[in-house]
Amino acid sequence: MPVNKSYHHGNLRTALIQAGLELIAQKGVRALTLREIGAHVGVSRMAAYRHFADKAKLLAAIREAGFEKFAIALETGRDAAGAESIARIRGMGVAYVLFARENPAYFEVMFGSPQESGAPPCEAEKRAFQILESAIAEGQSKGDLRQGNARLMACAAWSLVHGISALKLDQTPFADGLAPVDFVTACSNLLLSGLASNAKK
Amino acid sequence: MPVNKSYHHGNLRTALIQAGLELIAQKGVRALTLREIGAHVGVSRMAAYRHFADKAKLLAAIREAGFEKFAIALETGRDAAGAESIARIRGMGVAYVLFARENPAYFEVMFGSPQESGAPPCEAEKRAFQILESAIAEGQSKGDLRQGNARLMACAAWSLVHGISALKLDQTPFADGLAPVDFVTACSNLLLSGLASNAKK
DNA sequence: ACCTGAACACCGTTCAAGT
DNA sequence: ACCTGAACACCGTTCAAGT
Repeated sequence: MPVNKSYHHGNLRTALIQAGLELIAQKGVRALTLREIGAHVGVSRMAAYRHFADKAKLLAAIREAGFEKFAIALETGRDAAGAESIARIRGMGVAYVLFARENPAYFEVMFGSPQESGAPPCEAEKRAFQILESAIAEGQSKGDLRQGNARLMACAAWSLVHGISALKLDQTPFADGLAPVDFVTACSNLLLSGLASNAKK
Repeated sequence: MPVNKSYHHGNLRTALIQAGLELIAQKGVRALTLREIGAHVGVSRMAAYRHFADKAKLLAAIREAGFEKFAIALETGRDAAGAESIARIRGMGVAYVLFARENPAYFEVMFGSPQESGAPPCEAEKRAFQILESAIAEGQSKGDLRQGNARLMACAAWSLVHGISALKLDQTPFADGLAPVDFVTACSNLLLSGLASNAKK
């Protein structure tokens, strides 16, 4: 992502992304207007067009920045969980939900607006999934996870934490009073151990 | 007395919901305009205000209709799966993802736009979750599912299928060429059996 | 009651022009 | 090069009026 120094401001491009983020956090993507972003950084409502072809491009830039932050959050959560592979996977799951909780504006742009047809996933987005799939494969090679299609297992793990994040289950009565971290940990443990009484086939 | 075809005595409300749905399916909620809905049913752009206080209320009506259809789809999927409790739960999961796939417009309105603060979940929405939680409790009482917090287990199951639906994983290369039903079934089996090699604790 | 056109305060975006 | 105001074609919504 190129840094674009503007004439009158230190870095208008970055300022626009930041302002967009703040406005989304306040009122949602739906209420985001280019005019308001401009006013927020003290610039004409047309200044944004110097750096972004249109509103969609600005959103795409926010989206990309979000996925980069997201991928780092996943790696941090994984590494903070120690060396045990199951703990590392669970650490990523917790980091996923906490990221959504703490960065609702980013999460909304990253996953909220359906990908316009033809828009390919950005690099950081693909990297985020790779991180998870690698952790699964590592767990398998260590013998901590059952054998099988690692990608499928990654899909299941990803879907679980994404569902919790998207439904904000950790922020509803469904969480049954559990703290977010404990709720996600409990759900993750269910996936790891299985729901069935004869879980180990 | 001649029938004035431009009048929609009584059925305009339903026609507006239906038209809204079709337009959302074509271009997404974001591009939905009251004016276009009106034109679509051959009515002035203000006619909608006879039946809905504003655009948000129309969307809420679509949302509610969606959840009603959704709850029925879950029950149908459950009952079609037979009497075995694990098969019934899996049947609901498959129905969940298939509903999202076959009714993207409904799904987008139901879950896409974040609940405006203060908007309580509609009856059908709560019923849908109740159906799932009951199926879990039934599986426990039959001894097919492990004991434990049924609500938490329902959250995990719900999140898994919601994540698949929201990320449209069954419609991406992540599905690894599996048919949607097979992909969801495989993911559901992973949750039921567990990812860990020592799944049965 | 049910529907309508005109009008208002917003949008995103284009354009020609200012510095 | 970078930024601006005026202008255009849209929105949702209000209002007074038509049938």
